[in-house]
Amino acid sequence: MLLPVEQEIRHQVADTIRRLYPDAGVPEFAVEMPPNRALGDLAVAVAFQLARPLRKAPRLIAQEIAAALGPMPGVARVDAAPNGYLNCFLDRRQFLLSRLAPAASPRAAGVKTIVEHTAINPNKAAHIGHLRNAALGDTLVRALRFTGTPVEVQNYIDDTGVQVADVVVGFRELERLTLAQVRAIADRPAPPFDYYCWDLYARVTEWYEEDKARLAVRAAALHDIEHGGNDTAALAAFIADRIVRRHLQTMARMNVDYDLLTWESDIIRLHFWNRAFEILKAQGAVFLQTKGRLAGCWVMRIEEAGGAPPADGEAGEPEAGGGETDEEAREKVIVRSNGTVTYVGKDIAYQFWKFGRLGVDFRYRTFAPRPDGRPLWSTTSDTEAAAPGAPTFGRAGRIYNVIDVRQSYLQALLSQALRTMGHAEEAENSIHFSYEMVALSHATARELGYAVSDEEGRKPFVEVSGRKGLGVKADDLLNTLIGKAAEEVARRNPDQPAAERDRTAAMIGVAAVRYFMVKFSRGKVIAFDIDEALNFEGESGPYLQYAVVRANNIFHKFQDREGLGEADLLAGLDSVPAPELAGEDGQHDLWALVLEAGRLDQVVDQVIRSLEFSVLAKYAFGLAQMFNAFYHRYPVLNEERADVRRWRAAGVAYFRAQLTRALDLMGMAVPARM
RNA sequence: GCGCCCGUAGCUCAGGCGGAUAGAGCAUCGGCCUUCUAAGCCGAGGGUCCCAGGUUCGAAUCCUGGCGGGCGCGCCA
Repeated sequence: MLLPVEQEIRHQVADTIRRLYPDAGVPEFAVEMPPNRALGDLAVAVAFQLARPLRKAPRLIAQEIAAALGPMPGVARVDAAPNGYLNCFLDRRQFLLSRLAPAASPRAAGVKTIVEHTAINPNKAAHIGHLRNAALGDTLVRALRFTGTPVEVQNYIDDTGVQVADVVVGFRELERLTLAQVRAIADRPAPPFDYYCWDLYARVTEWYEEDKARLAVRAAALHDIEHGGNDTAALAAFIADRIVRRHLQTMARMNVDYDLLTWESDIIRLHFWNRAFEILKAQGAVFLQTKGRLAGCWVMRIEEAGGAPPADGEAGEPEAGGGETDEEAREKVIVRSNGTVTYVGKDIAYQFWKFGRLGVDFRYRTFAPRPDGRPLWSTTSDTEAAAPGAPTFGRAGRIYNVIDVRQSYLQALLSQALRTMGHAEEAENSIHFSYEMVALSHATARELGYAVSDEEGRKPFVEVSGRKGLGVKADDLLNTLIGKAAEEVARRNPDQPAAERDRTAAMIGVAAVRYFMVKFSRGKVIAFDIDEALNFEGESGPYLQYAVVRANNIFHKFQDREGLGEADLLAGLDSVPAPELAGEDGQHDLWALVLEAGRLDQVVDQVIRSLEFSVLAKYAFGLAQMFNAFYHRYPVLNEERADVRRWRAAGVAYFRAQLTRALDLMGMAVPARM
């Protein structure tokens, strides 16, 4: 772990500057890593910043600080480099030995944190866009837990929206099926129900396009679903339940899991909105507009610039009688003139609940067993269905909503509502974790048989559309990758039993997807290309797994050939000389590997601060690369010098533990063989 | 129109809270499997870091203004 020693250096250097140059003041300075280990392990460039106020050469300042610095625990020495850097060299033996000791205490717990992610409309199969959401969300959860933060993972289910209504319409109007008949379809093993609905949903979209008057059917269905207690609502509830179960299966394959499902229908039936509405009115956050275009609506003023929509279409004359005014343009409708609440309103109520600021709560039932055997809880509005023993949900101090960038405007409104209510702190801790969408590369769209229009052809990628049925289903992608992995495993390990081969292939396929989804910065559109995703060489999930498998193998062979366990190899190391680790031969490769492995906690901190998981992905990849190079160059098992051999084993043991942790943070498991 | 994001090697992308020779993967070319798994390693070629100003001892990184691309801005969700 680098963080403690980094802090130490920062403080000591600052103190020294204060002592040596009391009038200069201590500038903000960074503790960075020199480009290679021969130069040092941590570096401070503060001498450059002090050069001007002190009217002295950076080199001289660095020398003075280096000379005046007292001893620091964990730091062997500090050099002043000719160019003015202060280069710190760590105590290598102590560093590795202390890292190899079993980890003591997890770091201090932070505030309770809710992460909401996935939130797929429960009307069709999950696609690659949803995989990006889940992979990012789940990695955030794992990273937060790594730092000791208590996290509650929620998956929001919009079971009363138009998308579910559309599939209901499809079953009733296009297929003329009853609930019992739909149930029979859902019970059939193939095609999976979510696949069936995927196609049906696309057909319904076409059906509307043939005759726009048919949209009235959807409106009626939506109305029935929202009110409940009728056949339409029963069918919708059935569809949503079964599709959610399919989504959970898909996500379980991806090593993604949840603590709580929150259903929009429960928010409605428990009248969360009424409560939120009272609060908003009491605080004056919303008001009834009495004139103009929005007369009869309850609206919220929009603070930030940029929310204002353009004057509508052909209405070119801004000040024309009774037309749009700037004032109206900065109002967001929360309750429509017909008295129904908008999506934003429902979301505000939900967000209030997450912070424990609503004053009402859900009831809870168990939904399904989780992969680890504990129950997955679900909200319910049904007193009968409520189960005893539910943990406390909600009441968080910080909330991450993992939703793509297209939701930025609405997410900003949520924060604003909280701020208007006087909950500045909650607004601050209401974090929209936004990321760009996943589209398809032109090549992949073509491969999937989609005719790309001229207009789309000019764009750099092809947008996924559930409505048109255009996209790559998550399970299809997983199946393809796992199938390819199985072929590779079979070729490399022909003697492996089929069951083991398939388990291994599943781990590899999943790692390939998860790494792929996390390796890009979140602000970048992923133009998904199937050939690129199928490449297991180079910067890929399987490459990372392979590095750990090789490291593991060294220890398996130590055990097989010499009966030495890892503990035997590491015992009593403190009395073994370590010339190689010390770099006495001028090589620093073993130490470089150990130090890089030690950066994981620093990387996780940075990842949480920036919500940039590509940093974790690239770190893990770089660490694996470093190990692979080391592996080729330095034998461990076959090293003849006993002391050198043991320290190499120690370094590899530490590397393996750290990379395994890094992979776990990204939801990637490591197979025994591959 | 306004707001946010993106622009780095042929392609896909890191680096972006300023700092040591601008990196990786893919692709191309050339090496390495009687020694811990070749899903690997080593090497070569390949760059006006979109453009122009500015701040700074120092700019791919920060600021301003352009250019190009994406997304958002509804009594949809």
